This record gives sequence, structure tokens and C-alpha cells, in this order.
Amino acid sequence: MMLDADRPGRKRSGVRRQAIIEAALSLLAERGYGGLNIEAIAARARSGKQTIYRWWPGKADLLLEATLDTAELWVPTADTGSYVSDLRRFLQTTFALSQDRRVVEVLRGMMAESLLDVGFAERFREGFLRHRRAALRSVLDRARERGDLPSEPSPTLVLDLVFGLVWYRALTGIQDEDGGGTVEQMVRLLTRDPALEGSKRPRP
Amino acid sequence: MMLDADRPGRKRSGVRRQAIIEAALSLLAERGYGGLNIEAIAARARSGKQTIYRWWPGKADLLLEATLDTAELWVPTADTGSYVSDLRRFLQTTFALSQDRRVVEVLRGMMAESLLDVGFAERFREGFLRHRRAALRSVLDRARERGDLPSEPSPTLVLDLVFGLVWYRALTGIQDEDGGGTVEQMVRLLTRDPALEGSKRPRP
Amino acid sequence: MMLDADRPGRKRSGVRRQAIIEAALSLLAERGYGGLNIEAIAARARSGKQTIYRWWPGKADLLLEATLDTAELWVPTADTGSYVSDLRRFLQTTFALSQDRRVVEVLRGMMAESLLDVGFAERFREGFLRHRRAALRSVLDRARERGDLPSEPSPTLVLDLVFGLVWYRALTGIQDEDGGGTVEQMVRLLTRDPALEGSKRPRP
Amino acid sequence: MMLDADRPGRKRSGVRRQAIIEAALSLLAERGYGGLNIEAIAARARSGKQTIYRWWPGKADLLLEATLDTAELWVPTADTGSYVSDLRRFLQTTFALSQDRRVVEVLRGMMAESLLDVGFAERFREGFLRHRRAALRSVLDRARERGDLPSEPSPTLVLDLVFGLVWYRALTGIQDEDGGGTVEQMVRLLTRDPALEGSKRPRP
DNA sequence: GACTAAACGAGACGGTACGTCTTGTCTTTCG
DNA sequence: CGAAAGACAAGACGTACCGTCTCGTTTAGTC
Repeated sequence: MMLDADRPGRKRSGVRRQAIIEAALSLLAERGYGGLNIEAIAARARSGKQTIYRWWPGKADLLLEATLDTAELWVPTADTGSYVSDLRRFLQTTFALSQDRRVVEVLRGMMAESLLDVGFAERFREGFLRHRRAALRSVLDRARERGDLPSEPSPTLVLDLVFGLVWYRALTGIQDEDGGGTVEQMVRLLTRDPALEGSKRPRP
Repeated sequence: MMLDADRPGRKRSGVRRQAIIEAALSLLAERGYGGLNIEAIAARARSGKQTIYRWWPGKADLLLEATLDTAELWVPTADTGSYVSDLRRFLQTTFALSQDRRVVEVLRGMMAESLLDVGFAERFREGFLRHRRAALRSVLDRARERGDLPSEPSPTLVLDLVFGLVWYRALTGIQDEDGGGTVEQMVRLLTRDPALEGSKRPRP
Repeated sequence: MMLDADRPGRKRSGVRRQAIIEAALSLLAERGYGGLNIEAIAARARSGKQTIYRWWPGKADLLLEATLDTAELWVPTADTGSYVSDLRRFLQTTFALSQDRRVVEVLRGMMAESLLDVGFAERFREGFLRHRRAALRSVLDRARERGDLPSEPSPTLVLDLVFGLVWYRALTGIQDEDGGGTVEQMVRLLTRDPALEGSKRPRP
Repeated sequence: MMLDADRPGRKRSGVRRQAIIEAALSLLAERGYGGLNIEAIAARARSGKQTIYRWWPGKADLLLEATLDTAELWVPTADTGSYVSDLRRFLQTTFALSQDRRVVEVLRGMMAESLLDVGFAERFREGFLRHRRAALRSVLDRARERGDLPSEPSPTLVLDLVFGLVWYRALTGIQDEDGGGTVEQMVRLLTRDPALEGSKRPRP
């Protein structure tokens, strides 16, 4: 990336890049990741296969790049005044996104490939997962600075719980049965401070 | 399954079945799910491909069956007296299992296939995920009967949080950084009763 | 070849073999060797590419085998009583054959490949050219036994002249301008005995 | 060719032309025609592919032009006084040339291409073969004028026999086994006058 | 003890996609 | 403005597996 410099020779065509990414996304929506293949992407994009292989190692990297193209939109980490409202905002956006069929299909595809190919797993972790985690971590860091952050669960565990929940539902197709109350339950669960809690609920 | 009845003809060989499952597991350990294929399994098991296809729709179903063979061991839901200790026991066993490379590789393989093939996704959900969820749900049900169960998070969300956490770590390879304290943090997080909590932590 | 023995497993299908060879020959006739390719042969024969590659190293070997299938017909070396008549018969058959568009196309294809691939060149030389030469050589040997064979040109040179002439015309497309008299001229040229000739033609 | 006239724009660079031809010839010597390709030629000549395609339709035309560059040398048709000595001289030069590995490789390459591409076949016939034939034909014409030319074989057949012999050996790799006596045998064969011959060799 | 039927090993087969290679054209930048 | 560098569409290459289909052999019942 960014090697364009001023080398001689024909420049990479942004139009072709876009056409290929769009072809991939539309085929993904139609057939799912298992039915997606480079040959069909090339055909739909009216490109040669080599043009794809020149720029991407495989179909999953195409999705990864497509994702990064629009990733800015996904990250709401602006300071809204308190941990509760920052977290609520992050969770609302994240869960809303995970309701979008197209988005979920992309995530499922990338995860599938990362389970099949350790090379891609690395790129996926560094190029995607790490950014998501960093976003939520910045919310937690701000809370800590404010003194808002409960002593438990640890930040790492918060990340794993939040992303674990989202991914588990996206990958298994198991649906939220809490009627949309998931976000509020999560906010309450993660913002309570156990240090202030009393004893266990006493039997009357 | 179990259609063997009393039909004429040679009976299915349990020896072959076992050889095939073991070949699949050993190849999985060596090459990962992406490098696993029926032809190699047949070769290693000294079986014909048809013998595999006769009994399983594909390599993932082989893993699924291998899993079910030993699944009983995985489920510790006996009554230990309280929600806290039942949950702790469940989580300890579950997390310990998720440290086993071979087990994780099998889980990753089944998940990969279920992302590629909706047919297997269904079998995986019904034949594997449902049983895991039922196990933990029985712990929660018992807690509710005892009156031990906090009002929040809802049972469904507890399931999704617990399994989400385990799967997320297994699939991404992201490791626990809490030095093994994950189980205790989870127990505290899920057994506190928010209804009894006081206000947010006051600034000193 | 002839490895069939009785190995276990499904036997090679003679029907598929024939269908592939015929597809190759018909495509060759339509497009010439330069336009011939394995993918098209497989498509026309309704076979998989692997079925072709399983039995032949490349398209030229297919033609070679097709040729050998019918090669018996090509070799008229029966004893007709004298060198003159044996040779005439051989040349007549050979030249007649070299008028057949389909036959010539096969020869041109095999020669083209043998110029591109030394591996095939070897197989072509041993599997085809050698047999043709052996046929004519048997005619010459019989003539020598009879005492009919002129002392010159040497047998090797006779072979090279005869086959050189046929191949040169087949490969270059340069046509006989002797109105079909080529065979008789060749017979006279090769059966005269220079030892009996007088001096050069004297100027009157 | 030779259209350069004085059109506007930069003139064709003779240096580049030479570099490209030499690159082609050296690669041909190293890899044979089957391993020769435009991209490698361009790389070795440090030229762009377009520079090659601008001036030649394909790699074979490059060889053809390389050949023509030095073709003058190949043609010894000067009058040496008699048909016998003219023919001997022509054959000696021709056969000597056909011992040169590099020359033979070029001939084989052009022939291969002409078998694959009818367009080049035409250019090859007109741009190369015709000149070779014209050279030998001029020897025959001079012999006829002198009254030296035997009534048989016909001039056309002489051409086909001579060039057929050379090409056959060059293309098949079948070697002269006459210990270098081929030229003399050919001279005797083609200069005898059958009209003056006696009967067939009598049995003693 | 022969007969029947399924399981089994082996491997051919029709397919599909892979990732690579080469062709001939096109676009950009440099000298 | 010609030539280098190299992106691009096209399409064949030979390979890898898929899942199905013969083969001939082995193993259980059933007549």
C-alpha cells in the first residue's frame, strides 16, 4: 500500500479496484462466502483474474479491504461525557451494525477464512480485530481516567465479552431473545461497581 | 443412525469407523481444517472414499461425530449446592477444555464449515451448540428454582456471554490476559444481584 | 500401456478414451494444431480434464496414440516380387496418404509439438518416426537380399530422401508440380544402379 | 518495412532493434523455441514489450528478420563452371550450415510457428523458403542453359528432395550416418542422366 | 454349503476452482 | 514524442479435491 510513489508505468486503476470490490460484495450477498470464488468475481467485474491476484492474496483480503474502506463509520468513540453513555453509544452502534445482513456476511466470510488460513488469520487480527478492540479500549481508558471504570471485569475481559457476544451471535445465527434489551443489560452489567455491592441477595 | 436393524448383508465395521475418525483427527492436528480433505483421510485410514461418504456428508460431520463420541465428559452440570459453585464448576471445565489445542482445532473446524455450508450450520447448531447451551441453561434453571439467579442479565444473555467469550478466544486466538482469573471474574460478574446494588461509585 | 493387469479399482473406460481421441481429431480438423487445447477437447468429449491428463502428457501424445490406433493401415511392405514394385507400392501409399488433409494435420501437429517440447520429440521419434523408417528399411533390406539394391544412395540416405520429401511438402504446404509423376520419378531415381552408368552425358 | 521515410517523430532506433534481435537469439539458444517468450525477450533487451510489438507481429517474425539480416551469406550460387560443381558447392554450404546448432534452432523455431499460425506460415514461405528455393533453382536454370541438367528428376522435385533432406534432418534430429558422404552421394544422384543409363544391374 | 446383499478398498470419472503464465493492448512517466 | 515500465483483459495451463460411479473382494445372514 502507498507504494505508488512515482514509478514509471501505468498506474493502478481505482475504477477497477472499486469494480472488483463491488463484484465481490454483491456475489457474497448472493451466494455466501462458501459460494464466493475469484473466477466469478473477475467475471462479474469484467476483470482478469490476474488483476485480482496482483493486488490481493485471496478473496478474504478483498473483503478485508472493502471493510476498511468504510471502517471509519463504524467507530463511535467520541467523548459523550461518561462511561455509561460512551459505552451505550458504542454498543448501540455495534449491535445495530450486527443486524445488517451484508455486514454480517462480510464478517462471517473473514472469520471463515481466518479459520482456514493462518496467514489470513494474522492479517485479519492485525488489520481488523485489533482496530475494533482499540476503539472500545479507548472508551475504557477514558473511563479509567475519569475514575468511572469499575474495578471488575478487567478491560481485557470487557473487550472479550463484548466482541465475543457480537461474534457469537453473528457466527451462529443465534438471535437475541431479549427484545432489543441486550444493550441496556450490557451497559448495566459492565458499569456497576462490584466494590460497592453488598452481600448476596438475602433470603427473606 | 441406528438403521442397521436386521438387514441382510455385511454389517458396518466399527473398526473402520474408528480408523476414519482417528485419521481425520490426526490430520486435523497436523494440517488444520483448511488442509484437511477426504482423500487424505481415506488414504491415512486405508479406506476407500466411498466408505466415508457412505456414512458422513463431509469432513465436518466426521468431526461432529468424533466430538459427540466424547461429549459426555465435557458437561459438568451436577448440583454442587449453589449457583456460584455450579457456575464456577461449569466455567472451570469449559475454560480448561478451551486450552486443549486438539479440542480447539475441532471446534474451529466445525465453525469454519458452518460458515461455508448452511446445511452443516444447521446440523452443528442442533447437534452441538444446542447441547452446550442446554447444559449451562440447566445450571441457570436450577439457580432460578433456588432463587439464586440474579434478575439480570437474562438467561439467554448469560449463555451468549459465556459461550461468546469462549468461542471468541478460540476462534481469534486472542488470549486471556487475566492470568487465569477469568473464571472468577465471570463468576462474580454473573452472580451479583444488581437489584441490591447501591449507587455508582462516589468520587472521594 | 498394458498396465491394466488386474489391479483393483474401476477399469479404464475404452469408451471415454475413444471419445477423447475423436474430440481431439475433430477439433484439430476445425482449428488446426495451434487452436487445439485440452480444455476444448475435454469439453467436446464431455470428459474432465483430469481424465485426459491421467492418460496422456499433452495434446500431442493424444494425436500420437490416435495415429498408432490406425497405423497398421499405413504400412504396405509386403513382398511384391521386386525392389521396383515394392518401392513403388510403398511410395504410392505414402504419397496418397499425404494427400489426406486430416492425416497431414495430425502429422503437422505432432511435428509442431516435437519442435516445442524435447520430451515429446523423443516419444515422437521412437513411437512414430522409427516405425515409418523401419517399414521402408524392410523394403530396402529385402532388395539387398535379392541383390536388387543399387550401391547408391545408401539406405539411410534413401530413407531421409523419401521421408524428407513427404514431410517437406506436408509441412510447408508446397505442392507437387509434377502432376502426380513424383512417385515414378522417385522410383526411377532410387532404383537405377550408378555402377552401371556410363560417363556423363557428352556434349554432341 | 522500410516505411520509415521521413515521417515526423523520433526515428526507429537501430540500436534497440539489434538489442531485441540479439536477446531473442540468445534466449532461443538457451531455452529453445518452446521456452521463448516476448516478455523474456523484452526483459533481456531492456526494452518494453510494446517496442517489440510495434515492429514485429510475434517472436517468429523476429527470428525471420534476424535470419534475413545474415541471409546473404548463406547463398552460394555463383557460376563455378558446371552443374556438378555448382550443385556440390550449394550442397556443401547448405549442409555445413545445417550443422550449426544456432542456425538449426532458428529454422526449427520458424517452422514450429508456421505450423501453429497460418499467417506466419505465409510470411515464412514467402520471406524465407521462396528465397532458398530460388537460389537452388538458379543453379538448375544455369545447368539447363548449359545442357547439363538431366531430364530427371524434374527441377521441382530436385528442390523438394534437397530441402526435404535438410529440413527432415534438422527437424527430427535424425543424423547423417553416411559419415559426411551425403553431399557427394547427392551430387552423383542428381547429376546422372538416366537417359544414358543401361539396363538394370545384371546378375553375374 | 451355496446364495444374496451390503460393506469395503481401489481408483476412474465429470466437474469446478485454483493460482500461474503468456499474449497483445493500454496508460503513465521519463529522457 | 518515443521508449521503459507495468497495469490490464483474456484465456489456457496443469493441479487438487470434490462427490459419484464402477470394479472385484470380503463378510454376514438366509435358504
